[in-house]
Amino acid sequence: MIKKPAEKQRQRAPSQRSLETRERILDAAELVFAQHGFEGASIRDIASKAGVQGALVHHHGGSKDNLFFVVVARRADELAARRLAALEAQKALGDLKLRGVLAAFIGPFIGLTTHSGAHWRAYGRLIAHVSSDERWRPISEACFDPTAKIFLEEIAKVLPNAPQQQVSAGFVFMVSSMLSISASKWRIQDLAQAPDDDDLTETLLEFCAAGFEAIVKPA
Amino acid sequence: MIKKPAEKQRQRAPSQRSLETRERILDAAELVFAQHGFEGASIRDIASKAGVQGALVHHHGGSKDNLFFVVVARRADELAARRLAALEAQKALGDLKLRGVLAAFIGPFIGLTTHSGAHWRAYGRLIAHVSSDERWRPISEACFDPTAKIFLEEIAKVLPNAPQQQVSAGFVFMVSSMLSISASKWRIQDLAQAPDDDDLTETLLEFCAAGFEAIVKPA
DNA sequence: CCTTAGGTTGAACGAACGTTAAAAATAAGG
DNA sequence: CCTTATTTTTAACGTTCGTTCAACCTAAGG
Repeated sequence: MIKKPAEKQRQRAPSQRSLETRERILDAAELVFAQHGFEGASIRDIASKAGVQGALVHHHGGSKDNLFFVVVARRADELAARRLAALEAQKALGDLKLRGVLAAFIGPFIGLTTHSGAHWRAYGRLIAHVSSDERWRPISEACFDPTAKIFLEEIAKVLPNAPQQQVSAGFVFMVSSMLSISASKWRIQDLAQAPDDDDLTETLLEFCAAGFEAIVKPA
Repeated sequence: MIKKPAEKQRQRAPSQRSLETRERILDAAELVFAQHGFEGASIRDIASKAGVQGALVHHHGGSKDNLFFVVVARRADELAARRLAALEAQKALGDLKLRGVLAAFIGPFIGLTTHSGAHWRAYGRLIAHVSSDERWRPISEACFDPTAKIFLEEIAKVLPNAPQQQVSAGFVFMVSSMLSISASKWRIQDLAQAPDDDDLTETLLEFCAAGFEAIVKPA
C-alpha cells in the first residue's frame, strides 16, 4: 500500500460532486502527463481537459509535483495486486518456473495497458516516463520497487546460482522492453511497415525468458 | 549523411572563435537536453553553461526545436559509421551469424556511451529521449532509421523464415534494452544493491541474441 | 431549515520562458 | 588599413507558466 502525505483533519465528508471532480482532474492529468511528459504538461491543459478552472486542479492535486505523484500512485496498487495475484495463480499451478514468474509480471501490465481503455494505456506511458528519469526515483521506489523486489526474489528462486548482478540487469532489460510496448509501439509498427494488432505478450515473454536463461548461465 | 536545412549564402568564412563558440553551445545543449529533456531544458540554462548570452544560442542553433535536431544529428553520423564498420568487420570474419550482427549494432553504442566521456554518455540519454517520444519521430527517421533498416535486413538474412513482425518487435526490444543502459543504469545499480562498473555489452548481447532466436522460431 | 466547512470560480501575481531588435565588438577580404 | 559581414552583447518584447487570494456557490451536519 502506498503511503499518502498526512492531510489536515476534515470536519465534513467530501461531497459526491467533489469526488467526481477530483477523478475527472486526475484522469485529465493522467492523459496530459502521459502525452507531454511532466515538463511539457501544463496545469491549464489539465484543467481545460477536465472542464474546470486551474485553481481547482491545485485544490485537488496540490503542487504540480504532488499531482504527478498522486496520478502515478493512483493505479499502482491495482497493478501490483494483479501481478501478485497472477504470481499466486502461477504458483497454484505447481512447479513454478522462470517463464511463469515473468508471465505474472508482464501479463497484467500488457493486459491492462493494451486492453483496458485509454486511461490504462496512458498509464503505461506514464510508467515509462517515470522509469526513464532518475528525477522520479522516489516515485519508483514508493510505487514499483516493492513489487519489483518480490519478483526479483522469485526469479532468484527459480534461477539458483545466478549472480545477482546478472539478474538485476536482465530485470531492467525486461522492464525496458515491456515499457517499450507502451512508449514505442509506433516504432515497431513503423519498422514492420504494417499495423500491429497482435497481443505482444507472448512475443515479449519468449524474448525475455530466453534472454534471462542465457545471461545467468555460468560463463 | 544527414541533410541540413539550406543556409543562406555566406560571404565570409566563419572565424575560428565563432566555430569554437558554436561547439561550446552545442556541447552545453547536449548536456542540458540529456539531463532535463526537451521541455525541461531552457535556452538560458544552455547559454549559461556555454558561457554566452541567450541570444547567441539562437544565432548559432536557430529555434529551440532546430537546436535539438542539430544536437541529435551532430553525432549520428559517427555512430552510424562505427556500426557499419563493425558490421563489415564481422562480415570479414566470415560466417556472419545473428550474434555478430547484434554485436555490430550494440557494441559501438555501448562503447561510445560508456567509455568515451561525458558528452557521449549524455548523447546516449539523448537518443533514449528521442526514441521514446513519438514527437521526435522525424528525427528518428532522419538520424537512426537508415542504419536500423540496414541492420534489420542483415538480421533477416541470418534468420530466414522469420516473420517480419517478430523481427521488428525483437529489434525494438533490443533497442529499448540497449538504451536502458544509458537511461536507467541507476535502476540496475539500485536493484542489484551494488555499484556496477562492468561493461554490460556482453550481458546485453547474450540477452538479446537468445531472445531473438526464441521469438523467431516457428510456433 | 440554518450554519458553515468545503468546493469552485475569476482574476491576478511574479517568475521564467522563447524569441527578437538594435547597438557594439570583432575579424575576414580586398 | 578600411570596409563591412559576421559575431556578440544588452535589453526588452509578449506569452505562458505555477500558484495564490478573495469572492461566491454548494451541500453536509446538526
